[in-house]
Formats: sequence, structure tokens, C-alpha cells
Amino acid sequence: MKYTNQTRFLVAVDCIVFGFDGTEYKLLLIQRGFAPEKEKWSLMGGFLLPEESMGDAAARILKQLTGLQDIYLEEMQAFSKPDRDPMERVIAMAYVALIDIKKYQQQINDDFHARWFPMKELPKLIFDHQEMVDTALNKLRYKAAFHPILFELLPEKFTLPQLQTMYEGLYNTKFDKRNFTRKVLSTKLLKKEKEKEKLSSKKGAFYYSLDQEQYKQTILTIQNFIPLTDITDTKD
Amino acid sequence: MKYTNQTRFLVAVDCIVFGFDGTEYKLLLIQRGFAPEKEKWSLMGGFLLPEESMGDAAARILKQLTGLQDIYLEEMQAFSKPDRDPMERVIAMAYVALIDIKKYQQQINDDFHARWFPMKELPKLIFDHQEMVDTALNKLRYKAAFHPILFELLPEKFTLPQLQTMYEGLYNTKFDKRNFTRKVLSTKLLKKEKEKEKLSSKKGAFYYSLDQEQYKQTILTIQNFIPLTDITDTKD
DNA sequence: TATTATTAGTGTAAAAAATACAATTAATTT
DNA sequence: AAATTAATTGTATTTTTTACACTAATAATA
Repeated sequence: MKYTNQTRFLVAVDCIVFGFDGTEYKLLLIQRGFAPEKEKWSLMGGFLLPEESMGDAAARILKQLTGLQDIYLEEMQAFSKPDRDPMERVIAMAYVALIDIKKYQQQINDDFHARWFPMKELPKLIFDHQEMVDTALNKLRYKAAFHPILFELLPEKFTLPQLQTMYEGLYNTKFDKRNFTRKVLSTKLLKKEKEKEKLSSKKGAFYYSLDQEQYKQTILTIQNFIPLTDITDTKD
Repeated sequence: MKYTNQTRFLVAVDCIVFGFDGTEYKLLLIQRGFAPEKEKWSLMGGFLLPEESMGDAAARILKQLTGLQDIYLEEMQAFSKPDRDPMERVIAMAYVALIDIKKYQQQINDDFHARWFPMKELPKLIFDHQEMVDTALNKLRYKAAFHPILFELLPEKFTLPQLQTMYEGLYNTKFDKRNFTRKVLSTKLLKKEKEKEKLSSKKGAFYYSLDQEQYKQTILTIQNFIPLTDITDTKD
């Protein structure tokens, strides 16, 4: 038994991969391998297969086209305007990934010529991919304001100046060092390491790492309208 | 020209309609009109048509099955496990709506026997609809903690006790009246009206209404890691 | 080896926001 | 007139946020 008289659609997944290299944000793009728009710059995309969920498809496509695996991938938004692909109607689900460029540089497979573009020097993208990127960046900014999500973008060990640069880059602004440090450390999410990073300064900056236990707890915490004393009552 | 050798899928939209009646949260459900699971309780769902976006489909389906229109509908999450519908694979996009039950009661068309169920007395739902509802409720709780989104759930004029009840209902807790009032008013989102609501108390409670101008500005405001003084610099 | 240059790291006072806590007010019902 | 019910309001304390500038550590250079 099947549903009759219903239209079936192509369903695709597009992966928006943001990366941070310690200084600026970049976007990972490839040159599309098939018509239409063959050879044009594109997000990592592909069609959904019959036996996989969309999340599985996103991971598969990213792996196939770049070699990247085991990275943070999150469903972002559907793009479903009937004419977004000139060839044929395709429903696209956009997924967003955040990675530390240096950490994953080796994983990236050169076969597909995936390339990092600084956010301010993006080439023209196919279809509505630029809209996808803009939407993703806005959502990332919004989310990072409440959520310690940006820690995911850093290597296991990172310095406070690096973290600050990352936040400043996302919002195109400068923060006060002392206040930023205090705020970040007050989350209790970071553990200070004994070694220093010596490449980017003469003095060297101490490494910190993410306290995974704390992180898992904190990521669920909610604020603002709910006094903290009430939150513990909420689990019923 | 079409994409060849690709599988096409049924795409559906399911609408999760939460309502608040001044006292408790309810969920709007209908009895499914076709096989499989005919007559079982279900979210308002239907298949995507060839010429509409998914957002359009959600609005159309909600209107067709309940009569409700012009309400706040937000894309929530895709549900795409290959076997979620036993008849045939269907990719479902869940949309969430929040409405004031009393305000829209008349709009609801009786033809489809849509019924409000208190959140604690939901019937067994078809397929993965219960999972959709649970996910939506969690996201709503999370979002409402930062976002004045719950104001959307109230009629044009509402009282502070009503608003407080709504927040308390969402988190199953009690807030201090004085602190809640102060916090809500500090958002500057509310305008005090001259009339009182007299049904639920002898003294009567003053009506408030949403200051639409302020609301549009505030809804974009972000906090926590970004000092407020920096936010204005962000627009580039 | 002394000097210079560069970035990391740190404290405090003032202002703002969050919290805990209970008496008074307005209106209706008896 | 008294009793009942729910709305409304303030203050003192604690916590958090903000603004602001000098010292420390190291490498490069004179």
C-alpha cells in the first residue's frame, strides 16, 4: 500500500561549514560537479537516499565531498521555494557545521578541491546558497550570544585571547579583555592547562580546555525569565 | 531537463498548535481522515503540493483542517526516519503555532472536529507525533526563557496575572509576583491600558497590551556574552 | 646584556540587575 | 459593615555588569 495521487519531490541536503582559523571566519565551498551550474561554487550538497534520515544524509554528503567526519552538524532550516533550483523542484534542508580549521585540515580530502573562503570574500554561490549562508550566520550570532556554542569551534586546547578573537570576529566588535575573561571563566566551563601557546606572542598565553562534564550540564541551562532557584523545580 | 536516477519522496507538513486558555496549556488535535491510522488522533498534517513552499503548505493545511489563519507559525524540525510512516516513507516538517485559545475559538471550524487536549491528558498519537510534540515543548521552554515569545500567545489585551500564569504553566513552577512584574515591565514591551479585567477577581486587574514597536526592536536583542554597549556596533 | 617591543594578565569601584520578603488596596459578596 | 478575594506595590541585600589602565613575561634587537 502506498499513498496515491500525491506528488513526490527530490530532497537534498546542503552543509554550511563554518571554520575559524584563530583569526577569522571562513566558509568551506566546493565546485559543483554536475549540471546545472557545474563548476560553480556551492555548499556541500547532495540528494537524500531512500534508506537514510536527513541527518545521516548530511553526514554522508559532507564526508563524501570533503572527507570531514565526526563533526558537530545541526539542522538549520528548510529551503523550499518551488523555483529555487532551475532544473527541477528540490526541497533542501540546510545543516550547519562549526569546525576548527587547523584541527581538521588534514581530514579534508583534496579530490574535490574544497576551499576555505574568508567570509568577506565569498564568491558568487549557486541557487539560494548565499541566502542559506546569511541565515546560518544570523542564527549562529543569535545562538552564540546565549550559548557557549563557539567553544566547539576551537581545538581541544585554546587560549583566552583566541576565544575572544572568535567572539569578536563573529560580532565585528571588540570586547574588554578583563571583562571578557571574567565572564568566560564565570561559566566554570574552562580548565586552565599548564602549558602555554607561544606562537602568537612573546609572553605566551596559557591554554584552556573545555570541561566536558560542566559543558553538558550548562548547555541545558536556561535563564532570564526563570529565576535560577526555580529551574531545579522544573524537572517533573 | 530533470535530475535523473534520483529517488523522489513524499513530503508532509505537521502543525503543532499549542494554545493557552488563561489557565493551562492545551494541544489541538484532529482525528485523521485517511488510512493508515484513520480516526486516530493526529496533528494537523498534509502533503506538500507542487507549487507551494513548506511554509505555505503549513498555513494551508492548518486553515483547511481547522479554519485557523493568520497565526504565528514557525518551522520547527524535520522528522525523517525512513520508517516513521508504516505505509510509505514520508519526510515530515513540523511547524509550531502558539495561540490564544479564546481569541481563536470562533475561527475553529467544527467540520473536522479539532479538539483541545490539556497537555497532561493527551491521547495516543499516530506515528511519531508524540515525539514531535515533546520536542516542540522543549524548544518552546528553551526559547521562551530568552525571548518574549509567550506574549504572542495572549490576546491583544491581557493582565499581568495572566502572563505570569502562562509562564508558570510552561515551567511548572511559581514565580514571585513582585519580581515577575518588575522583570516583565523592565522590558518596556508592555503598555498599561485604562480598563480592568473583572472576570477572574473582585478587584480586577489592569489590562496591558504589547508595544509592537518596542517588540520588533527587542526581539532582535542579544545578550550574555555581548555587552549591550557593543551590540549597536554590530550592524555593519 | 641592556633596551625595546609586543601581547598576556590582572583589580577595583560604581552602577545595574536580581533576589527575598509581606503589607495594603480595591472591589465584591455576605 | 464585615469578610473575602486577588491585585498591587517597596526596600534592603546580594549578585552581576560595566568602565577603566597598569604590570608581567618573553623575544628580538641594539
